[in-house]
Order: sequence, then structure tokens, then C-alpha cells
Amino acid sequence: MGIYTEISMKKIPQSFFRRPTLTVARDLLGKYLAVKHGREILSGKIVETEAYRGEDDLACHASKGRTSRTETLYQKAGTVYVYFVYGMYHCLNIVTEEKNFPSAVLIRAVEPSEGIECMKKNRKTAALHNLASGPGKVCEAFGITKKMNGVVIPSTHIWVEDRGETVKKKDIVKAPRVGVAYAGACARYPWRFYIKNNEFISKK
DNA sequence: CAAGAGATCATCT
DNA sequence: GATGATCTCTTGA
Repeated sequence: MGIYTEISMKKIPQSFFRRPTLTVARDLLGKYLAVKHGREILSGKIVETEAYRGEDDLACHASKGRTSRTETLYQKAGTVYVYFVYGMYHCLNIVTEEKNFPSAVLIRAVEPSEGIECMKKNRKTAALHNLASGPGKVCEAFGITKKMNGVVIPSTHIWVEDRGETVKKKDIVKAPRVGVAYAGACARYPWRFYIKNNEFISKK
């Protein structure tokens, strides 16, 4: 890897996440998620995110209060929150804002960049557009499990890179979050963000 | 193509 | 005992 490439791939510091959750959710678009999987590094561009913020957000797991499951959400910004849903899938979040204020950004979709062959094995499919186009798929493709819960970004196993790609405001779509119909008025909050016309988002 | 159901278990009631 | 920040497969138009 050449020095110029190295210079353009900056690891995002923990402080990036210690900001308003909606801001972090938008700013993560166009950044690169990277995970060390064995000897290989898997990476891809984050193209879809969702914000979950505070105990008053009925879609946020912390609306149930501080429990053993939600404890991670109350940790400091940059902490990885991985949970298990539907008896089958994992979802990756990164904690935001101040310690003891439960909030996080869900990584919903990633456009694969490095380690694509490994992702195909992990996902048991060869279809590029089906590798990481959904929160459960992201975790399966990148080999993310609850073992990663509580790790703080940047770590040697998981980090986010800024490769100098900026997503223009007009290319960011705002929409209601997916799969939270049970959350009353919160279900309508436009807290889902994705890159317009991107082929790798979870749904149109 | 859209709609519906089944998979499968940690977590909370 | 019920449910879910999902995904895949099947069915039928």
C-alpha cells in the first residue's frame, strides 16, 4: 500500500462519535467501516444509517431503561453495541453523545470494498448487491457478533476510516426508520439516512 | 414483482 | 409467555 493511500485513509477518532446522534448518523455516510477478520481486513462504504436516541425514543432499546442488554448504550461514545434479534441476526451500532445518555447509530448498509471474497463466504452468496445491504447482512458479511459488544472504536479489530469522500447534503435522503412500527409517534421520525441512488441500501 | 410466512432465541413481562 | 432496529424462501398474479 503506497504512502499516498495511507495518508488519505484516516482512522476516525473516538471524539467523532461524541456529538449529536443525528449529526453522527449523517456524517457516517461515505465513511468506511473496517473490520479485521482473521488476517484479512474487510471494509466497505457506509451507505445507510439510523439514529436511536434516548429513553424517550420508543424505538430505542433504552426506552426499556437501563438493563443488562442496554447497558452498552449508556457507555461512552465510540463504544460498539451489538445485539441479537429474531433469534438469528446481529445488528451493529456505534454509541454516540455523552456517557450515560443512551444513544447510538445503527449501521444498516455497506457497499463492499475490500475483502469481498471473504464476505461472499461469510454470507454464503456470490451476489455483490446482497452482501451487506441490511443490518443483519452487514454483521454476517463482516463476521460481527456479540463478542464485539463493548469494544471502543477505534480498536485494532474494528474502526471507521475517512477516505476523503464527502457526501453532499442534497445526496442524503431522510426517511422513517425501518421495522419500528410499534414505536408510536417515534415510528415516524425521519431518522433513517441513506445515500441517494446508491445500489447497496437495504430498501428503496 | 409483491405479499406472506417461517426460522429461532435472548430479553423482558 | 410474547416479541423483535431481519432475512429468505414460497406462492401467486
